[in-house]
Amino acid sequence: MTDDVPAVQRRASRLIDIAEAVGVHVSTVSRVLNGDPAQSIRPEIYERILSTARQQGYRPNALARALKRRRTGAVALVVPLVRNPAWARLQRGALQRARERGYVVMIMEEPTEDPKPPGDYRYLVEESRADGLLLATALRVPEHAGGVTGAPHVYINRRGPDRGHDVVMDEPGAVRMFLDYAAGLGHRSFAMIDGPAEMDTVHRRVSAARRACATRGLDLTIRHAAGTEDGGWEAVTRMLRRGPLPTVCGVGSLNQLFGVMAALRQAGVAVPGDVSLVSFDDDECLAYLQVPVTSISMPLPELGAAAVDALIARIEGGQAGDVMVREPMRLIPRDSVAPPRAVSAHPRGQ
Amino acid sequence: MTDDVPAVQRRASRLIDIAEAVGVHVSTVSRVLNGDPAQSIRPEIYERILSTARQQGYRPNALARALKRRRTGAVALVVPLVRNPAWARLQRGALQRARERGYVVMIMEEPTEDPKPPGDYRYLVEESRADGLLLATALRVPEHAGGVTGAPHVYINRRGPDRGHDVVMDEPGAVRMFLDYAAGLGHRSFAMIDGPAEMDTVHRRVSAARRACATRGLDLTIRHAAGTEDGGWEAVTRMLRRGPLPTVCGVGSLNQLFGVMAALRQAGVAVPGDVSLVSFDDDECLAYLQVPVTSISMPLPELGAAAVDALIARIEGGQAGDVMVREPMRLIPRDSVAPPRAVSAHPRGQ
DNA sequence: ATTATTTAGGCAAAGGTTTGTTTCGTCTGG
DNA sequence: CCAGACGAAACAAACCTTTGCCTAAATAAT
Repeated sequence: MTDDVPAVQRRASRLIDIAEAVGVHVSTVSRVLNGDPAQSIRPEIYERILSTARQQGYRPNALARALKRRRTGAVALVVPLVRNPAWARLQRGALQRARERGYVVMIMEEPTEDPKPPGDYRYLVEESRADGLLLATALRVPEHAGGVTGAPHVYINRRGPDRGHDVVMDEPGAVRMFLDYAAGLGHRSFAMIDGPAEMDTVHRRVSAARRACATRGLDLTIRHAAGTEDGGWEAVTRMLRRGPLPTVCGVGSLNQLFGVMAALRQAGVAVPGDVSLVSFDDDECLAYLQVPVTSISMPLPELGAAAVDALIARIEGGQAGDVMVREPMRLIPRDSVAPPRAVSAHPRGQ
Repeated sequence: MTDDVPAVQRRASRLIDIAEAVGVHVSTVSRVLNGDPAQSIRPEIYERILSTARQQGYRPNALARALKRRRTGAVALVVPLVRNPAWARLQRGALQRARERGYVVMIMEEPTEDPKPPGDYRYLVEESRADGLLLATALRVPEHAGGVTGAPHVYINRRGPDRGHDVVMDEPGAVRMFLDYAAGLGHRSFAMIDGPAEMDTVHRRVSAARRACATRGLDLTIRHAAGTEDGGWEAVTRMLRRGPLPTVCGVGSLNQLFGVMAALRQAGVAVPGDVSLVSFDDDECLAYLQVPVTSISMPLPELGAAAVDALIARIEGGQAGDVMVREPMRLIPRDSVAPPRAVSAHPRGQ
């Protein structure tokens, strides 16, 4: 019909431009464009407004709208500085859900050195840049830190200092899945190599492992180390010095896993012959390693999406509570787990 | 002195609240708080304004300010949906520089299926959500697509359809670095395994390789494949079917590298004995693989930072042009490269 | 003493929307 | 013929800052 885009657009089209072109008041245009159901309007005017808006390439000014509505339609995602591909999956889930729900997201990386208390990011809300905070920070010693006050927020897979703001995955369940799987193959002596104890995810996994091993009467060694290749390397080096290795080892992150495998290889420890390995991060590359590594795949995109939903619930309704992502996690068997050497495992199909 | 934060803050403090408390006009408060040099003011009032602002916990409303100033102080970063850790480094550089320059960044993931033309993201600018666009999209067939019109933007490590908007790294230089290194060891027959030809980065690497090999009289085989583990696997599988392998192979991404190594391993091809390998992505994990992989480390954080600088230059000054990041790249020798079998290489220290 | 200049700050418009309230006709029922 | 109801749209305030211009008093220059 008419040209979609004016050849040279001097200036962005505003409501008032449409109003003048059609000959109605600006408020009428606003209501029509927003589909205000309380407004009744002559079909002819209605059409003219719509078509004029289209023709002028009208875009609502998000600033003005946000100013008036007291809602920006943006949330801020605060992430630690990591290169773990798992984060990409979480981020993806969050971004996609945010888009579905009509929010844009602002990203903020927390400096590794001198991590800020999560409350320091609420300036984004205070300055009206965002309606709420998605906190996926590394978050040490949260207990005494005090929560984020005055800004809607949720913690992602971390228990924050204030209850009712957490969106978590079932890490204990993942640990039990690992334990049950290996125990079913005959393992009795376990290790967990994981990140620093101050990280909440780590803490949850480790204490779940302790509890579960105690219940089942299994041996458990825990090693905390930096969440890097080097950390993994160092953790097994320390274990080797302390005596015989457990027969199966869970590793907290992909980065650590590389270090763990390298250290075992160098020490001449066979995987899975001498020790079986399970990674708590899943990644496609695991299937392509020299010995493909069994892993537990967690519902990370769903975690991101759930966090966004929870935050929006807080922003819009104010209601909320802790939520645990219920999407199933899966243990993906590859080649890094075998029955322990000394024991002939229960025969098993497959 | 006075309490930093009022016990219960009914409502965010505004300029007018400060003005009333001090007994001056709101415009005066604005000028003082913004340090307007044209404003002269009694020291006493000046102090009272500052201290009242602090006491009320005043935060400027970014929306109102942006509306008036016609500048949001935000930029949008559009990234493809990838899990390559290299992206994290780029993103980090960009976010950090943006923060230094007083901008916040909005993140947007481009759907993998049905990638949008980059122009489709300019709504962010049109709606005044951002001042400009950092385009790191996958960007296929850019030539005829037409540029982003009407919104300040730069392409990150991609040549966009409109000239003068590109911030790139020296991929050809990286390729030559690889070629020179291997040729220096006596290699004459090269392969490049890289992503889809429609990706601009890939295109630049591949054509640089072609040119350089032609000049130096070296053999070159090129294999395009998906930028995934599976793609890498498939690429070497295809090469194996076609006859004898080149003696050295450059691999475009970390993900592909895993597939490449797995396929070689399965085929019984020794690395670096039968074929040497160089990765164009550097990552810490490479040092921990069974045979640590030589890589070329690119200045990714600097790329991100440069892109932000270039975009801000456009936003603020309007001036700009293509920029190539000049920070040095480094070849990091590990164990995956050796002289070709048939040739006794020039003896070399280390 | 008068004019010019500076100092210290007020006034008001503008930026683009949203939304509660009004207004002005016209139609319906009585 | 009139009260009330409804349809269609206008009015205007509010959201919070910024900034060009103006004023009034005080000081300086003549």
